[in-house]
Amino acid sequence: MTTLKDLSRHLGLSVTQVSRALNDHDDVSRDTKQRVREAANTLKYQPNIMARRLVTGRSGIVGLIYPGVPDATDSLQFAHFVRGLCSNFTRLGRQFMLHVADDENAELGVYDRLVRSRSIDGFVVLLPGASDARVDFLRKHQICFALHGQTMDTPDYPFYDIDNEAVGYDLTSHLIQRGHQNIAIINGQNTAAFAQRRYQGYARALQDAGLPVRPEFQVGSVMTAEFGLLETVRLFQSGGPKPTAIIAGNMRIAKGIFDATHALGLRVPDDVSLVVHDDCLPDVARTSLPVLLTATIVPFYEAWGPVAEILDGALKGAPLEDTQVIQPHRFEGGRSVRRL
Amino acid sequence: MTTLKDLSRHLGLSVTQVSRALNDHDDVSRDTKQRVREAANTLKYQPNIMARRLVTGRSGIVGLIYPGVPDATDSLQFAHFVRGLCSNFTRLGRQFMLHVADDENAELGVYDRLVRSRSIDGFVVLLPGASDARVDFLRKHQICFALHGQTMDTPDYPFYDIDNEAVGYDLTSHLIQRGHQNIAIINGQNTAAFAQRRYQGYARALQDAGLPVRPEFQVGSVMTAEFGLLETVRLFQSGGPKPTAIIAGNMRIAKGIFDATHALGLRVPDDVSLVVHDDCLPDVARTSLPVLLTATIVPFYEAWGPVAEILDGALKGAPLEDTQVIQPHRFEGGRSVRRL
DNA sequence: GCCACGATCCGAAGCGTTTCGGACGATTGG
DNA sequence: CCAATCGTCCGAAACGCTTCGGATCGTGGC
Repeated sequence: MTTLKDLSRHLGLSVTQVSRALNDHDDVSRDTKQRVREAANTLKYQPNIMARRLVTGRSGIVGLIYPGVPDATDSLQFAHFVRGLCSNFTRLGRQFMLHVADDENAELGVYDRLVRSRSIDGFVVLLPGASDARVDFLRKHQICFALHGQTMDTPDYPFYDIDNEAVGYDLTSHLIQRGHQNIAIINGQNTAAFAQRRYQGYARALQDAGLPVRPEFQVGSVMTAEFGLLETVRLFQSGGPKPTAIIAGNMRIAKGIFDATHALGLRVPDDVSLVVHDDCLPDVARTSLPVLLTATIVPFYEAWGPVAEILDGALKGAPLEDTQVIQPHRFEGGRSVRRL
Repeated sequence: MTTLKDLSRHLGLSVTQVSRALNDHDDVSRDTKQRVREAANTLKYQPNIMARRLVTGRSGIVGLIYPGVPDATDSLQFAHFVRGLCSNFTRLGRQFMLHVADDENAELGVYDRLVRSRSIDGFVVLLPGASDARVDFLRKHQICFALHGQTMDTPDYPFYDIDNEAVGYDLTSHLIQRGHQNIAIINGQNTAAFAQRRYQGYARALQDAGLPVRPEFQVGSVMTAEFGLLETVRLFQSGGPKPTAIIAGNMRIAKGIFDATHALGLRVPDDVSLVVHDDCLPDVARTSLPVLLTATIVPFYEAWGPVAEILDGALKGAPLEDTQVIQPHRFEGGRSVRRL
């Protein structure tokens, strides 16, 4: 357990200079820095993080609060982002701490406790709603945070997101260009901001083409195969006009839609066209379906590196515009759209 | 941000007494303690954990290092124990920090890094091998830890475990009492201590009954339905004697065995008896199989509370015997064993 | 020769807590 | 009445780091 004092004695320097040398301040000569670094190596000096934290007032820890119990549906994603954030923050020299709220109602209470005990410097916030109580809370308390996604208002905070409006627009106009007019979209739940943005893009594409926007074609659903199946059946069994094409919010929903069309005696793409936004989730690959789906693609698992870097940057005082990142998506044609 | 000094000024006491009062030392009078506590409440005093950590030399953080990437097979369990440990340690006033090693080889390196930066007071170690490098490392560096399970040598460390030897013995002798002599056991991998202990119990039961212990009936396997199925087929297709009963290491293996017997045209229990040790994993419930299996039962998910308490106790200096807990198992008869 | 200036260094204070050693007065036992 | 004991209390040091303000010295311009 060598300390700065040990180092300073060993080098014949003051504690001040040793500290400044190790932290690369600019009023230390080049070769003293060198000497200090070497001595630190040979004496195996490790800074006492507790002391540093006391004096700087920051814990060096960033956190994420997971609302509720991860169940079978999302445990794989849970494992993925926990792992992703953990290793990326470690790479950046920070510690990542996961907290679990017993249920969604307790979530804000956990934020409050952690903020008050000032044991966490900044938060990663997942899956923001259109307006989000957690964002409001953190903003009010002036705590640094990085959003994976955006709320619906103009974001004045660091975030990492994809252009969900464009995703909705691209998929919809791809179908319109191939003659489709009755296009349904089965998406995430309406409270989620990402789903609302996709609806906006979907609606704008229809309006740009002079087509009507039918509310009964906008379905908000839990993003599982089960619900995708259920909603598709409902879509085709209702009395109203039938869609000739469906946009799926992710591959799980797409699989449900696919199974439903099968059960209804419909074929993709002959009877109904199907496009999807593919997050590249590990449980349902796009190649696992018998028909290759036309899709917009952004791998979900690639988000954690950028998210960690954004929060790290924000904590280091980077200007806002450097901490607001929109990841462009890829468009990939498949064999799942029929030209009408 | 009220500090001890603020409190002491406000109360006309010394900082020392205020500190001792809040920490419930015994040389503070009853009513000063009361007064201090009230003042702390009204002034919303929150101790600065960084300062406390600096002076005590402990971080208040306990950790767990997960080896490698949780995949589809174990992500649900991963989510469960992360959640379980997290909320239980929070309940005990500690912070729980998960770390992920990139692969199994990197695991010890992560321990080394965390121990050297002394950012973690104690560890939870899962799934110990018969002899375990992590245990050796932590012992050598005098770091506190709690094992979920035991190594094969006499444990001189805190642990929480079930009596795996007795589990193996009970299941085996139950079958022997019903006339079975050719009993196979499909268990976890041989390197794991729990699997070795179950084999020991299995062998002891056979020896007590004067029956031979056949090595070809002891199968170490990955604990999934796929491998359970595979190993069962192998067991029955080999030239040697066929078992009349099988012991499954957990419900996933049991399901695999069940499916395999089905495929081989065998029925449970008419053609082959089947017993299981049931961890009550959420993905395969014992009630989900068409035949209710005779089983020893210990819910896995109930472990995290005791594990957290044991590590907490050990860190507080509890005597060793109070931190070594063996959870008894339940035995429950089903309809899966035929009397020969 | 003097002053300003940049480069390099240092002492000391401070972060907020715990704890060691001792102080003070009241009570008790002989 | 003195000493020992007990119940309360306090001052000061310590934990290891960062940082503020100032010191020192050599250099160059005037």
